[in-house]
Amino acid sequence: MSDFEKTRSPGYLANHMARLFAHGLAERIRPLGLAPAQFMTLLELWREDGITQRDLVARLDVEQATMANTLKRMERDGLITRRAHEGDARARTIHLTDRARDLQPAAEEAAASVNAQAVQDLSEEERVAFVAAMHKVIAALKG
Amino acid sequence: MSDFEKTRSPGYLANHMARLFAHGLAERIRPLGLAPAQFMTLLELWREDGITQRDLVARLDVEQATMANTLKRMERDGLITRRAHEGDARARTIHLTDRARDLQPAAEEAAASVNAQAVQDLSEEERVAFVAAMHKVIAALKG
DNA sequence: CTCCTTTTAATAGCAAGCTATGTATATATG
DNA sequence: CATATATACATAGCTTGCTATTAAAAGGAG
Repeated sequence: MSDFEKTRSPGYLANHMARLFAHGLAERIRPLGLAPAQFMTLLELWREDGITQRDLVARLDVEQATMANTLKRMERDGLITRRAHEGDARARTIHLTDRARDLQPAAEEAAASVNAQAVQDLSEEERVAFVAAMHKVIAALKG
Repeated sequence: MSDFEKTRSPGYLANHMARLFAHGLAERIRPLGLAPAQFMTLLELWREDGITQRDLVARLDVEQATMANTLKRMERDGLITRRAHEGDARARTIHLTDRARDLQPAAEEAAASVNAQAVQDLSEEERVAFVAAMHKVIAALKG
């Protein structure tokens, strides 16, 4: 009938691939008590502690409501604490707990291992081109 | 501290890219009364009507529980009906409604337009390599 | 034929994404 | 200053994904 073929559709493949990445990561960081969105958020907090929800929303490109819920779960799970922001009573600064700080090496190693498995059958050039293509696609979809 | 950089992580980029694809598709098919997972399911049913939930699970590589819930919403929304399977009292066959059949051209056009926007800054070779790389990554992550 | 295992589907409960809305504080403007 | 707009965050409600569990039917081994 139509020639729309899911195995040739970048959007379909992107969805499928992202689900497999998420599954692989979830499996490896579950023993650490982490979930994928929490890990993604920790990546930013390991880089800079004491930032606000607004900062995280900007850096991770998710909706504010999504980040609010992720932070609530992270607070519940003892990964972050929040303090009043000096100079802006609306905002709160977000701070890593010792537990969250300690998880960094193991969590990053887990993520690196999923990435390694994912690109294991790509040559170095293919891998570089693949990452560059994803950047271009992300930019095009944001525009 | 660490050299884990999200903009170089295939997994991070895959997640970000998939969210942007889903957003673009959702925006375009919302006027049709469709959501992305429903569209993905319709792609298979437009190809072959009267299959079972089990068939859809195998073809779309989602968990059975995920498909069960998607089908429940599609039934609620008047996109499918279900009938007793002849010869297997556990299964039910899934059938498109007229409304779902009528949506095919517009929905596929919407998906094609998201794909076109996504790859607009890739050359033809880059586009082919990108799709091939996603297939390889999917295979590697499934293995 | 009976019992055990496998298969098909439904349901519960959670994470993570979204839109839409509300609330409180900051800031800008008349 | 007063009021209007903008910003920071929370909450409600939805979809889509997952795991784990259950129920019912089918199929296979004795």
